Amino acid sequence: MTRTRDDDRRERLSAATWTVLARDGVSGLTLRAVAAEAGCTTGLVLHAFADKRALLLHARELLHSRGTSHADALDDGTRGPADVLRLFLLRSVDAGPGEDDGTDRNEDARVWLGFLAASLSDPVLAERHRQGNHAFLGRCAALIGRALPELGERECEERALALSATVEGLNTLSTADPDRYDRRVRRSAVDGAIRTALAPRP
Amino acid sequence: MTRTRDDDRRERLSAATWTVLARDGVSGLTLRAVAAEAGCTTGLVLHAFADKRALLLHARELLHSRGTSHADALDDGTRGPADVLRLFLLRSVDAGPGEDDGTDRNEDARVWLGFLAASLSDPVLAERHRQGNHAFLGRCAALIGRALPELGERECEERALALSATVEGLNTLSTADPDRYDRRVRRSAVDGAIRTALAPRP
DNA sequence: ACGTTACGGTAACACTTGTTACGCTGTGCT
DNA sequence: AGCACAGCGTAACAAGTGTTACCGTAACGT
Repeated sequence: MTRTRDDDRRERLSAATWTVLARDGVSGLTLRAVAAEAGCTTGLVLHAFADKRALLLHARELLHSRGTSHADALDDGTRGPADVLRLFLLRSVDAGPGEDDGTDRNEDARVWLGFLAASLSDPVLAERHRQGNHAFLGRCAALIGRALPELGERECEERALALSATVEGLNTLSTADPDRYDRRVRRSAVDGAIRTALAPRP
Repeated sequence: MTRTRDDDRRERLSAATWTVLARDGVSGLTLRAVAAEAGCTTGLVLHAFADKRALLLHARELLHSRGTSHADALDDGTRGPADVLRLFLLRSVDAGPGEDDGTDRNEDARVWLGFLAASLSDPVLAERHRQGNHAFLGRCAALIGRALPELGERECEERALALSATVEGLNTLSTADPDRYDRRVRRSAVDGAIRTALAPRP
């Protein structure tokens, strides 16, 4: 209802931004390429967004909000914390159940890496990325705490950090070598990391 | 002896490339910026290299060869495979012993990420990155095999994949959030990953 | 001492980038 | 119907890009 046509255009442009970023990398991400991908001209793009950075930031924002909404839907009370954590992490490396279709396009990982590379020279984007990762860590730590109540908060956070490293690394590596880091490998690595993250206190 | 002045210039230019890449990101990596950093003009840069891609590839190559030479020096027979593995991985996340000086500049990680982002749109660079990671995996798998001879080759490779994910993830994350993923966190995460990688067969 | 030669800088080039100003067009209101 | 207005494309702009051709200069051999 509150969805105006302007929001619709912005979303289409954000989708085009993702596609271009995944295909051509950060150096190929130009306003003209985005416009061509969206089937319009640079005029429309800069009428919908103030400048290029606003376009990038909005696309990044949308990526984040989609991820969190999907993650929230997972934790609906029908599953235990361990299952929720597993499904959440598997989806984070694009290896969730029901994603076994032949097309192992690592587009999501490429988009992710592209935004991260753009953050290297854009403090606003970097701050946004940090916030997103903070939310990721908080979610993981909370799930670990629910699964292992005897653990202290500090220990949960530490284990969440380890999980984030595995997930981020798998995404990064699958970008460069999708054949070696295929769904089976990513799933296995995530399962292994969860096993140590949910191991009882030594 | 075989070190000509041309090689010297190329090395200086490669160092300048790293600096610029870490400071300004992949979109700020221009020939003029590299020339300014090296204290010369674009003329010299393009007299030493055929074009920009050659400069990038050489800088990438040098990064790889330095890493491997340092890793080879670690495995000189005075240490056991577990120690070598640990030192190797700690150095891979810029948290090796003797690197505790105050300046926790994550320049190396930024350079790494920059090259990876550049690989997204440069197949030659991507292939080089894949080769480097292949060597990394082989080294890890060999060390694991020497530490745990009862493990099969397949199992060693699987565990090496998990280690690579943790290392790559820590580097990537420290790029975006160096305060949260500081040396202590990286060291702790690496130690945890090694512990599960060197755990006896379940 | 003089010519040669290789090295490195200067400046121009064609092109692409983000951004802005302008003009057409179509839709809805009175 | 006539009109105002917003939406979108067109085209231009200045700045910056990789790349090339050209020129000075300083060292070196004879």
